[in-house]
Amino acid sequence: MPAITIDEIARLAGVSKTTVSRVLNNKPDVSQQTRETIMALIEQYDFHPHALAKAISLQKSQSIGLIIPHEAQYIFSNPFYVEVMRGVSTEVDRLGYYLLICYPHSQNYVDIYKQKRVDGFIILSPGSLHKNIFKSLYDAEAPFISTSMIPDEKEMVYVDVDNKRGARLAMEHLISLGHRRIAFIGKPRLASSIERLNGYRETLQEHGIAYDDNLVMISGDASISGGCSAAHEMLRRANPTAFFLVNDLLAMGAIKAIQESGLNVPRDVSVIGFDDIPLSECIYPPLTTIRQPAFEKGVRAARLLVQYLEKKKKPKSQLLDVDLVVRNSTAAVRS
Amino acid sequence: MPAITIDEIARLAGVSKTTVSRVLNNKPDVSQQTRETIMALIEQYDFHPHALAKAISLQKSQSIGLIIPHEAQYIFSNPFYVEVMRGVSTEVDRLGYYLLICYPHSQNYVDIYKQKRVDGFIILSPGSLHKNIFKSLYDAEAPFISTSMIPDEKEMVYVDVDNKRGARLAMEHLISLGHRRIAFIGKPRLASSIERLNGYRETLQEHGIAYDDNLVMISGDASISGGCSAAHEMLRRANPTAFFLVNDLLAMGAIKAIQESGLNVPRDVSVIGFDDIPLSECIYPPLTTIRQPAFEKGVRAARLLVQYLEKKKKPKSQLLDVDLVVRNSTAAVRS
DNA sequence: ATGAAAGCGCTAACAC
DNA sequence: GTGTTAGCGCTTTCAT
Repeated sequence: MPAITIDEIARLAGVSKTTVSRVLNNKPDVSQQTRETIMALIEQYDFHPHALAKAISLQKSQSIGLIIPHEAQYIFSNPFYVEVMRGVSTEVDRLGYYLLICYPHSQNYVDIYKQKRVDGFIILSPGSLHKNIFKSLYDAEAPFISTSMIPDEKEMVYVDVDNKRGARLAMEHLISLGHRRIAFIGKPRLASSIERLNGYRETLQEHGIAYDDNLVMISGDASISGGCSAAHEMLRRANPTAFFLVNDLLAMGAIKAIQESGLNVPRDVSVIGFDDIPLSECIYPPLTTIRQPAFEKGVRAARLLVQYLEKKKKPKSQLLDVDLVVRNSTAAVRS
Repeated sequence: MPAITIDEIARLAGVSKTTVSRVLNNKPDVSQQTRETIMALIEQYDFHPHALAKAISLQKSQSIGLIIPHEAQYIFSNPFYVEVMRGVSTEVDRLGYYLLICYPHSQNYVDIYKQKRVDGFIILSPGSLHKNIFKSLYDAEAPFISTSMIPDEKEMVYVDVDNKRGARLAMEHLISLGHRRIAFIGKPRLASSIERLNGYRETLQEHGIAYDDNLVMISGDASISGGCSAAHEMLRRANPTAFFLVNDLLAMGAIKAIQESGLNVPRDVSVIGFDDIPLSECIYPPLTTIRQPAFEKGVRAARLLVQYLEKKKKPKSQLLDVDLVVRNSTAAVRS
């Protein structure tokens, strides 16, 4: 049987659909009597208003698109991003919206917006190489929030952490342990990585330690195995006493490489990561890292977007805190 | 400016919207001439048909709901489930559908269906304790595919692996290495876990090894730390020479517990997991496990659902392969 | 307090 | 080949 509609309910109640609509949306101007009759009917016939018909009438889909600008593989295999996604989806749900996953291929996200399938977007930690995405979003006048800050994108609303500060926290920690030959392994073209490199350089400089190009590497593959091979190469070419890696997965790879080289972490070489994914305290040795609130990042992004949509004006970007989490992968430099 | 509509395009082209609709949907019965004019106009005005209006007219939302019946935390923190989700979302996208994340709280998934927001569902690895979900889905006549088989749910279409066979593979491996005191650590009320326990028992029996209740445990917390504490307790109470755990996360926890007890894996105790998440080959020692095709599971589920929706008849359930992946966490029993 | 009617943007059966 | 018209299910303005 075709689902029952508002017209049917109206007919059964002997009223117009206007009145039913009023009841449906808890509007005033309906007698208690009528309201009850209608509610009973709604209950009885298990009537559910057609969401799309409602959306088309209200000109609001009540849906939000989550744009995954990177390779899905890359995003889904890093627990940090997955946790941000969880935050986004949980909060979007809580706020009474629906979340649509959007990949940049196939159906273009802008088309999805122009088709009115979503009211706005959250874009998951894009980098500078995604400027074309921002541009098309602006051109379409689509509201969106980014979960990473992008330099020179002054218009963009984002939720992020102070990456430079996080890096400084990491570096201060290592330097206070006596390390001076500190390797940095980053990711290509991501503002977060670049900011962390800046923090790395500044902290070195403040402590009078010369910056050495050989100690800096960019790994295209930001996974455990990427970290492992990068660290192997670094070990060979620059003999650092400590590693600072821009995420925990890379750090886990580095630990592996160091161990494979017959060295001990942290006795021979210290390792510090970034993110503090749950895994990091489970590995051996438990990883010292910079914690950033992944779930909260997603939650905030969702809230900001909904605020954007409902107040119809751009909210302010937000910066969340980072913390140093000391575990056992870092120790005083070997004398 | 409000987005341009089909009426506008029709007016500009001096034709009826029927004709424009024909062009939009690549239907016949339009002269080449007219078609080109209209297409030019569509291009020029960057016209995108309103997806919801279309959906309402076609009585098809072109969207699929992904139901996450468990705690989101539990699902998102296990790379296996995340990979299934990636498979689902990738294939759904490829097939020209949209994926909506549905949590069982707040807005009920059945309501989402009745509101016509989705055409059907994929339910992510539910267990027997989710029978009420299936029931409500059946009652609503909502098409859905499960990514796990549930005993006694004969009507249900699912994509799964042969869990019992996987368990037998694991057990044959351990037994062939000489182990006889093999601990089993499972999860509560999940068919997959129960089937694996059945495989465990049967294999023991076939090899004339007595089943010992003390060697079997169910861990409510199916994470690394859950595996760790369960294994600690198991070590204390039953002194097994090998562990079979129903997922890799638990197995990683077990390895940790064993190491914390001053024992060596695999020299003193062997450990085998299930799933083969990417992490498993990165830990120390690399984990021997039963591989199941997570991504493919998601892809198949998506395909099956779309087939279900488009042919309007229930497709057949599918069983995917499992394989034993031997790494370094298992070895011959110590004599 | 209630309803008639227009409007949201599209598709499709049927007529010409 | 093209248009007319009804229909999809809801909200809302404006009367009463």
